[in-house]
Amino acid sequence: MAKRATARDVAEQAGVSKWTVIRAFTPGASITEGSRAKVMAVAEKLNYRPNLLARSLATNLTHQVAVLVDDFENPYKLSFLERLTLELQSEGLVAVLININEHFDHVHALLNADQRQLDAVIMCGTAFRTEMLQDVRLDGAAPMFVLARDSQIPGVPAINCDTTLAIKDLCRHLHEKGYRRPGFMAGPKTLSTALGRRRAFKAFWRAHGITEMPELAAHHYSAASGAEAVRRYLNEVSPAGRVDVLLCENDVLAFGAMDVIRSEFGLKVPIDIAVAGFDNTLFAAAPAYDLTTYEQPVEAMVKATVAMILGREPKKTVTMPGRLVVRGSA
Amino acid sequence: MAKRATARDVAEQAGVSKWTVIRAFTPGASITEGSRAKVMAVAEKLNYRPNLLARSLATNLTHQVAVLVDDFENPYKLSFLERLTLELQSEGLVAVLININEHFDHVHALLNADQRQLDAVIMCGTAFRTEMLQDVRLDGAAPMFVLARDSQIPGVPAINCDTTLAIKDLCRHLHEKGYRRPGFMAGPKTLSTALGRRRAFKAFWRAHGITEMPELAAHHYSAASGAEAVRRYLNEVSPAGRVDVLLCENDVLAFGAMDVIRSEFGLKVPIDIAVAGFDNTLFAAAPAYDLTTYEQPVEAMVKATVAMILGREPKKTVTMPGRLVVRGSA
DNA sequence: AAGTTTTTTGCTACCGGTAGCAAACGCGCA
DNA sequence: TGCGCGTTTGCTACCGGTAGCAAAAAACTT
Repeated sequence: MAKRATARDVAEQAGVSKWTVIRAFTPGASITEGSRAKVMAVAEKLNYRPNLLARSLATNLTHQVAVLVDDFENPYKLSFLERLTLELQSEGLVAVLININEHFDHVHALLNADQRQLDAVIMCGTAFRTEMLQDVRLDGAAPMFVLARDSQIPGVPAINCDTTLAIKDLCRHLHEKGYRRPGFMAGPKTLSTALGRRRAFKAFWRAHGITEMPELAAHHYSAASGAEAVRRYLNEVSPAGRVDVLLCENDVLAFGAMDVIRSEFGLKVPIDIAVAGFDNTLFAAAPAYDLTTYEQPVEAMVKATVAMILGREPKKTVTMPGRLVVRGSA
Repeated sequence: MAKRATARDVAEQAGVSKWTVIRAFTPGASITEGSRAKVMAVAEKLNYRPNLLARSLATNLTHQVAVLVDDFENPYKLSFLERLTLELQSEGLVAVLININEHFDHVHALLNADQRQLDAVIMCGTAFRTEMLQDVRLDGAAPMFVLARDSQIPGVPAINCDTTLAIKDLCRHLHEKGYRRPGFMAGPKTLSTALGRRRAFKAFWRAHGITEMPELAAHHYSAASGAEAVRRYLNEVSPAGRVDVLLCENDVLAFGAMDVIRSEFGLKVPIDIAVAGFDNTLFAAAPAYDLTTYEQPVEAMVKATVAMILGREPKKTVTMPGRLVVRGSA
């Protein structure tokens, strides 16, 4: 197997200097049609393509972006990844997917991205402790972005769905439908997004004269945890005293909740307990769940993030409205 | 913001040559404890970390692997991505996620991976035409691997679940349960995996004296397509003549099928029609579907792929057995 | 035809490492 | 004290491009 051709190889065969070869491949470079054609012919013959690694070293631009993900249980992540890769690729960038887990934490990932000279780091809904990231010393490192989650870190913009508006829309719908005993199922408490959604929820109902709002706590963002939280709740509370609608912090929790409500307690959704979620996962539309939920503006969020990476937009935290999706579950 | 420190900066401050600095960071290099400590102290102070880009250029090794994905509708992909990134990262490699779509095809991706000098390319269940890839001239390019799909391309190993065995296991279970009027729902015909599963299915039932096997065709691997295929079928066939069990080529099709069977035709699963899938997606376990399915040995497949990439195992096509997952739907 | 301007081409230096050879060093031993 | 030997250090050359200046060539003036 022949070694790949370099600009020098092409130059020798074409009888020009390697810089002329480079120019033939540089759009807008100063070169005559004749030279360019001559170079291109040889390049074609030798199957030459510029080495992007060498270019990156010289220009300090890799056109690679780290995308950190820590939760592969939520199918919703897949749509984020799809749109994100699509958008990045359409701009000539490429996503380096980094799995954040107990063996490979954010600091690890950040150092790695730094050593690989990636152009930017997108934390795609990952759970991190602010202090942890503030301590990492990264001189001249890639700009960071927090996608689909709040950021308290100075200088690190967050690109988000407007949680307050979203929860208000959801709750208004539930209120109009006549529900008056709302419950909230929260995921792990540590996460800032969680707190935001919870706060907005409480604020809405309190403003409507309702003060009692049971809160169910799920330990992870998984259907199993959602199921467990509801199971615990329904076993503790008498049928008369239980909530008439349960707003879950995301669809996955809602799916777990519905499963238990229906198959373990024989209750009907939405008649006995209505359920709403957040994210509009693929499965939310399936008749088996038919979940009322809220859709984040994934495309707009992704576009905004990439625009900031490319420097087309100033780097700053933005929130944007999503869309209430009313279905049968509430 | 200060520019990042290089080996030369450290060398100057430590009063040694840059090669000594490099050696301090090279495990097993010949260097005295004294020099190493001196270098490390300065490196720590300047926050120096070796530039992997420069290293890659010199060593011809990027420790980056392209992962091509073309179907973001199947939550199953997410588990593949999770395990794959996990395994790659544990070996010091990193995944470059490439979204294959109508604007960015396999050839595009391959050329891109080549120019970026990636160490390997994994086609993760992507649909490609063999001729298309054979024509790409890539001298000295990264080795390719086909994961979770067949490969007809010479020199390109496929790492697969043993389809024949899998379908046989599934069908044997269905046969033992007493089903005798089996139907098969296939995805897009062009894909080789599809053909394999279908062939195995037909072979099994024919061997058991059954020759009539309705085949429902879904145009995409999506719940909507599965739903549509079943809808068409049930509208055409009289209740007496319809299948008693439907084996779907994957879980997502099965979900769509179950949705229609239950909510549009008011039939019961598995009493009126049993349904089985393939993949054991997260949602297959949910009570709402409770789908009998077959689980591919994702971890083993991923490990085998990475082992080949690292050269620990010879590059060759392998198939490995998965696991029948019996649930309520069949 | 010579002078001037503009375009094209070639060049040096550099990006930040690696490979492998040669010189310098340290150490034991005669 | 000098020799031999292994270890440590420094060096040149290189990976394959980019940046920007200087020389050469082409085009335009007058």
